[in-house]
Amino acid sequence: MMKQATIKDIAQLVGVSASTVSRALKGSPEISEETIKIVQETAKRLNYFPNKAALSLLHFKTRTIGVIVPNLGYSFFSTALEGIEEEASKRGYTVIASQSLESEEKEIRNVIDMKRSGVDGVLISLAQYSSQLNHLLELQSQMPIVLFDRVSDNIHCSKIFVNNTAGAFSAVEHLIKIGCKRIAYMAGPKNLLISNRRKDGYSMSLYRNKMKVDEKLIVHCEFSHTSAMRAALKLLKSKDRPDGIFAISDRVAIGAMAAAKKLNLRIPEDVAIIGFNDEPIAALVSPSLSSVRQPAKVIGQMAAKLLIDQIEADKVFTPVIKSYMTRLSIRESTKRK
Amino acid sequence: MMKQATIKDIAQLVGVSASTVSRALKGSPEISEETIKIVQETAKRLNYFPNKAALSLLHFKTRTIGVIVPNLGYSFFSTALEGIEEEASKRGYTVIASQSLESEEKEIRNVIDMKRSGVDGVLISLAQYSSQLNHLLELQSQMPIVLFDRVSDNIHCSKIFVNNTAGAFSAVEHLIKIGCKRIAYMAGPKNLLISNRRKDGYSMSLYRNKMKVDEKLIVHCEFSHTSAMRAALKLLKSKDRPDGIFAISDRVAIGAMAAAKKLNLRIPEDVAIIGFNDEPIAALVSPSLSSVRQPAKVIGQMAAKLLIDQIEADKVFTPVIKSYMTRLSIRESTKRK
DNA sequence: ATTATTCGTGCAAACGTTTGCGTAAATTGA
DNA sequence: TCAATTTACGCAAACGTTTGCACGAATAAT
Repeated sequence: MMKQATIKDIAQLVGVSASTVSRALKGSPEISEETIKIVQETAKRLNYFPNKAALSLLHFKTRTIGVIVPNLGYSFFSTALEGIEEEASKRGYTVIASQSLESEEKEIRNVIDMKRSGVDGVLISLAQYSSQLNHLLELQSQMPIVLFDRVSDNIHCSKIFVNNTAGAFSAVEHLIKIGCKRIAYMAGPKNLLISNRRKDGYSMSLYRNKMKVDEKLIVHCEFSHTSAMRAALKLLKSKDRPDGIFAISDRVAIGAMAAAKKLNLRIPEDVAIIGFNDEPIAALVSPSLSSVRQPAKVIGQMAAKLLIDQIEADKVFTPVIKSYMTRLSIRESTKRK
Repeated sequence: MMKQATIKDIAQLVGVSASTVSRALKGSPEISEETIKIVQETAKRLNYFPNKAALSLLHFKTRTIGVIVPNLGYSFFSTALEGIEEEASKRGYTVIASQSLESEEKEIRNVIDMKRSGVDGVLISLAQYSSQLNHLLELQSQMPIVLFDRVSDNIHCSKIFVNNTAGAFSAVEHLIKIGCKRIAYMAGPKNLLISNRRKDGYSMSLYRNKMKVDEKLIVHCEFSHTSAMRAALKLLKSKDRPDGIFAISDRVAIGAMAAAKKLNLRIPEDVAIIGFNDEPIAALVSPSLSSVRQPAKVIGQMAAKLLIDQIEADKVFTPVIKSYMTRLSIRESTKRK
């Protein structure tokens, strides 16, 4: 188990002091060309790189950021994490990621762990029922935070997400265009912001097409297959059943597909279905699922960029709200002849 | 932005020296009961916890472990990560995770990042084509590493995985039991150990049932939908097409399902299909996919445990190889009347 | 009353790095 | 030749924590 080389090792080898090595490594002008050359060569030979802990101690910064997401198994989040890591790495930051598994309790524990790890800031996408946001407000009093995707209006900070309203609008417009007359919205938890934004887009589209919003066609469920399927079954069994469903996520949409099949309804002829996120799974189910695509990686990159900008800003930082456009991925589940 | 309280702050408030505070916080017997009490109260009041960087500097340990997996979007890996984080957190360790995205080049960069972050050890599951393992051997000369799931015979370290041979064996036995006469194996890259172990199980089952192994029925593909579908199409178009397919992963199995549908073959009547990993997606596709289930979370926990044990061992640590049993999840894709 | 023991606490060094300041030697200018 | 300047480097402190050692005071033993 080889010990890492330190500045002192180089100093001893070259025969100068540690401070000279430190300066030479950054090519300081007050060090002679010759010394710089030999120090840098020795450093490379010893495979030297600075000890993170020592730097942290000196600068009160760890150059580490935390990420808390509901579940990395959702490809939206693992792809966003990819973007986050890319941006962080580019700027010399390390990322520590953790999953709340949609539990607020676990999210709180994650926040505590992040504090103890001494991160410089945290990127968060909220768990589905996170409503008591005290843990985040408290965290925010100690370090910058940035919310992405699953954000909240009750926290004043930078936020990155897609234009959920517009995304939902385009999905519902698409359903109407292929001939749907009664369109349902399978929403998420009632207090979840993205769920309500998408509901706005849903309503706007109906309104624009002079269709009225029927509250019975708006059902709430959790982000799980069984919860979605149960809700969809109830919806599709009602006498005035919908002939189109816009679901808050692909997994919920797939729950709806399962319900439709159970009731022997044809997709998309009897009921067309469209989801949100455009996860790989959407292309793999049968019939393949239309969906609203989010630029997950870009969202991750931008979220990380804003967080790091804020960490490195010396003056007061004004929160930035940034939203991206979505794109429809049309597949079999909404392809009518 | 509140600064974190330090031992010095407590010392000043209580009116003792920093060393006394340090000892009092751990309830050292050489400090008076009274001092201990007031110090601990003050610490709690100030929300004190020790500065990680300072401890790292002192002990040459960061209490951080790294994790490198092919893709966190595979639920096997995100679930394993869950287990890893649980065990790490229990033992006071922080986890930094990164994805190789199945690219050896990225895996190498990840390894370098890990070294720079100063982790105490690394957990790795290999990218699909990782063959040049120099980066791992070099890493191993500096810190303990543990491989899990996608392991290699060419590295001498602790390894955790499922009994791939037995898992494959049971899957093929199942196919035979439901009446399959010609069973294909859709394998992964040729040098991937888990792929070959599963091939062993496949062959063993055929042998036990007095069926001969036909090399034409063993095809190699990548872990992507298109690669799998292409391979399956070729397989299913051949005149002697198989009536059963055992695939190295669920995604590959789903590629095979797509190919079968394209050729208007019924699943499971014309061709029965079984995958590996039992990802959530297996239950969601239609027909639902039978699969070999791995205890992902337990594997993650055990891998983390072994790594941390090794990090904390003062003497030479003998590598531990541990394998877990799999369980069949039987679904529609192998349910014949 | 004197010495030995125990108890409670503080001092200082160490970990690796940076940086303001000081200083010897080399160079310049007259 | 001597003063003024420049060049090239070293010293020491600081960041937060732990820990071996020392030390004063109180207590116990003689």
